[in-house]
Amino acid sequence: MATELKELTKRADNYSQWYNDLVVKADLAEQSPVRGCMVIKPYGYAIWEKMQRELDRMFKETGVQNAYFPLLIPKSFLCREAEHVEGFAKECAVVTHYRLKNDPNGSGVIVDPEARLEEELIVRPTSETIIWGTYRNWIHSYRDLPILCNQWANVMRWEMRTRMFLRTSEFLWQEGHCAHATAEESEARTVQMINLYADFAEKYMAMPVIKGVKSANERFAGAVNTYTIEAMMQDGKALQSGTSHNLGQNFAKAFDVTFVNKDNQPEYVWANSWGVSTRLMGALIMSHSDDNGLVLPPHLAPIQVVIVPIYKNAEQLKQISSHIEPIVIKLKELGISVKYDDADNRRPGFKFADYELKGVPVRLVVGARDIEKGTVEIMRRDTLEKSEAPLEGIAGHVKSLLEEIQANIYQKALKHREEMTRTVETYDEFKQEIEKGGFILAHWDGTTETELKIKEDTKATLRCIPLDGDTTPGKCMVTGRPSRQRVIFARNY
RNA sequence: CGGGGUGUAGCGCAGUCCGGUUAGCGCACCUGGUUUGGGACCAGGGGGUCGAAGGUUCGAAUCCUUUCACCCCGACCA
Repeated sequence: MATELKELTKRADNYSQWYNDLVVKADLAEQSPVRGCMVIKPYGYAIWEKMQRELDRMFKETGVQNAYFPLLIPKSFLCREAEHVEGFAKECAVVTHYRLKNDPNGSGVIVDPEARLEEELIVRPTSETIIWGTYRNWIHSYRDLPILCNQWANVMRWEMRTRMFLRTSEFLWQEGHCAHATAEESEARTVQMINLYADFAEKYMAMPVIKGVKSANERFAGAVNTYTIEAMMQDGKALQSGTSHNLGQNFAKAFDVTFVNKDNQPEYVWANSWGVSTRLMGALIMSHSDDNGLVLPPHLAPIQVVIVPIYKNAEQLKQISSHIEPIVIKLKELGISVKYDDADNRRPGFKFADYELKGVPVRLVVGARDIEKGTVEIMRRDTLEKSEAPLEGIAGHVKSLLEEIQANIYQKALKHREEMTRTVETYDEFKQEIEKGGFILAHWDGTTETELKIKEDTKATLRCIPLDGDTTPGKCMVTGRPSRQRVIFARNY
């Protein structure tokens, strides 16, 4: 299958074809019969679960609690915030009826026209509206604040074109929704969460990201400010990987959520929301994979170490297993997830290729000749390098190797991003450079008009105004008007 | 919704232009044996309303009409 994959890479006239094949071949997901939806298979879901676990822990460390709000939102709720509904109206699935009946004309079942809902229900594209409709009842005094809620849920956005993990009609995500007594506190939480996402991306996904602010044009519908983390994929395209929105008092006003402050004055509540989705899976796949398949960062790999025995008969297997079992125990004691694959319905060569395709970071191979020498063959997925190590103390060696791999793939991705990031001065230069892919740092006059012109001319979008970027002012590459700092443009997913 | 393409076994495809034995190949699957340090080999076996409907014909996967589905490139978007 590895060779198949290589051929596909060469043959594929685009990266997305290669990506799709990889998702299927690595057993992560497959397309469902329903347009634009996806079945996440056990191996893919195991990776998502690891992401969930770590994110959930990180959220809770900041005082966030989990809750759950309904899937269906009354249409009137969605329409309360004008910009918000405008942003999502075009891609909503709508529930109009609550019953089916047998077709009087014969075969099959039809929607019962008698069973029309008085008010249509929207399958949530995001939950701000239903949550703020609920918070209204929860909040009366400054003593009720802050509310720091997160929910793990599915949402639905009826997208025109879909791609597994990157953009599906239904996707899994977490959405945090906080209510605060002051603008400052809400802004601080908004920034805190984008920093948390960046930490997660870098420490767990081994994916370097750029933190920044979205332009007015790219902002979340209904937000006063949107923070983003932007990652670069191996083909040089940008992927928005997480967002944190400062919603100001927009939703509080739309849903009439007020509290009495310490001065006994009524005041609208300050809000923010933040989320990451299964899109992170797509980001993970596209950040590190190679022609042999997935490359998973050890911190998220469901199987961190696989051990493959090589034997000629049952007796030999038994002998090898007796050497391997203590290693398995030691690895587990060190908190390493290990799979000892002694299945005899697959030959070793098949197992090697298969675990590479699935991105397992470290492979140990033990055969009769290793037992004799007291060694083990050790292969690291990121570089595909093989070496021999003494059986004695192998667990400790593996533990440090996992950390080394984690650091190495991060560095590799960072190096790639840096090589693919250029600075330009003129619009002509920009048009040339954008064709080569990657991030382009350029001056921009801050207007939506200019931003849209650039998109029209080059298909590049303004990814973000970087938070940690160079803040030297300059002149807009298009209009020559003053620019406060360089911003990042790229083609994106 | 525009432009292009594809529907034939679980998957990937050939056959369609130019109608003609029982629709074929690779992978996968099943049985038996030999194998096992990089995706094993040999032998045997099972599996198809050729996307759907209608038409032309002695005869249709192949020609005609209609229709449906999916994929890719745009517009939209996390």
